[in-house]
Amino acid sequence: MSETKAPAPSIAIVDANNFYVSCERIFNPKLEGKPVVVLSNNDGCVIARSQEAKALKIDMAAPWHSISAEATAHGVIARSSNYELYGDLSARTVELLGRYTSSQEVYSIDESFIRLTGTPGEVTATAREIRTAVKKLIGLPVSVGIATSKTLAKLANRGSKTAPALAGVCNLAAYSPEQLTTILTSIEVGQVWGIGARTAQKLIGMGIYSAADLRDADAVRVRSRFGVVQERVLQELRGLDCLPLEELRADKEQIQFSRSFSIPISTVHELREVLSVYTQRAAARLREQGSLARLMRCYASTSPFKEDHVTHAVSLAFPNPTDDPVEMYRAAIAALGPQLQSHRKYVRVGVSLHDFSPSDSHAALDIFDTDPAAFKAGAVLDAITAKYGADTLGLGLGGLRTNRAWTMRRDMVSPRATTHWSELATVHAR
DNA sequence: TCTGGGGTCCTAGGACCC
DNA sequence: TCTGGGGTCCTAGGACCC
Repeated sequence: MSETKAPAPSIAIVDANNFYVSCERIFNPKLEGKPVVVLSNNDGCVIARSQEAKALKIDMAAPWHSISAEATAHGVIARSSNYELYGDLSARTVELLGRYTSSQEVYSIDESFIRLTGTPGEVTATAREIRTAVKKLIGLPVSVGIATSKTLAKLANRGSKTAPALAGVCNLAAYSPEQLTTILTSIEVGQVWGIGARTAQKLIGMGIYSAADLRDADAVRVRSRFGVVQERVLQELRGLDCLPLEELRADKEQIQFSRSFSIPISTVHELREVLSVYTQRAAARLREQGSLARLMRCYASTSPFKEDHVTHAVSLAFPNPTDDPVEMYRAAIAALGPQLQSHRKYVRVGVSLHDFSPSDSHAALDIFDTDPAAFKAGAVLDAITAKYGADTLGLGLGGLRTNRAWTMRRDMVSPRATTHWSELATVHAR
């Protein structure tokens, strides 16, 4: 038996500061130092804010239509969301982080968990190196939180942003148990990763106010009241690593396509158009990952901000797992169409696919196809759109027409500077 | 008057996250 | 006038089986 104790491996979370805003700033330096917000689809509400915008007390998810006048008066600059740009910069960052670790979980578009080994000092030094490299090679500012569990790493990450002295890297291993307790006492329980507003209220009712209170609470009691998820949060706050890194979450287990409309719809004809487009988009994603779906859910809802809010939802199973957009569309309109009430204004429709199996495992079942003459519409669509672009071909009502009343509004969208030759940034010499 | 019990599968919905 | 979108995990409860 060796007497030397290997240092416990550290879990680091690397996340980009104000990610969408930072992406916008890379190709538009005039946004630097100014209050900037990025808006959701339809330019509906605020989904990212620069530090300057946060300082102006602009809330997350604030509806843009109700704050735009005052915000612009304060010099706030709004951008429509440009997911193609963000996705590309995210992929580059993921690749770069991968060079520093053997174990990486891509948690969201702007966050990765990575495992780092070494003494606390070495790990902190690596984190600083990462921070410099991402800024220099990609242009994004990132912060790093380090601890022995994901939940504590997330808290450290918050700290790395709020304490300027830390310069973007916070390693909880640098603190004594007493200091750690002081830190956790200063964090409201609702700020802990995995504790949402509902649970936070109930915990407060039990006298658990801070992250430290939750850490020191009775685990059995927490589990019986809230379930296994919250008990794991508690154990993670004690430093126990209960949530392993998921390096390859290979395929989605659910694919959904849903949008809100800038102008509501009321007729079955309009619903046909929407479902035609949505089923084609959802089916394309399904084929992209090589899956077949056995279950589909569809819904149409009126505005949740109005009286008489209703949602019509249907759930349907396919006789054989499928990736065929035609079959999906027919099933969707047959089930959802009759639910529609002509006096209502529907502002949102969604299609989701579930219960997947690999598409190659069903080849032998082709003899059960109800229509032996059916051609593979999905595969043909994929081939053509891959070659000529997504807007070149569509089926039926989801075809080439543009300017539908319900298409998305994106009035302030930036160029797709890293993925389209025609939208490259121009550098002016002077 | 009294009307089993345990297991599995499935789905809807809650809660949470970014 | 105008309030996002895409996920995951867990649990309760119904259907069904023996």
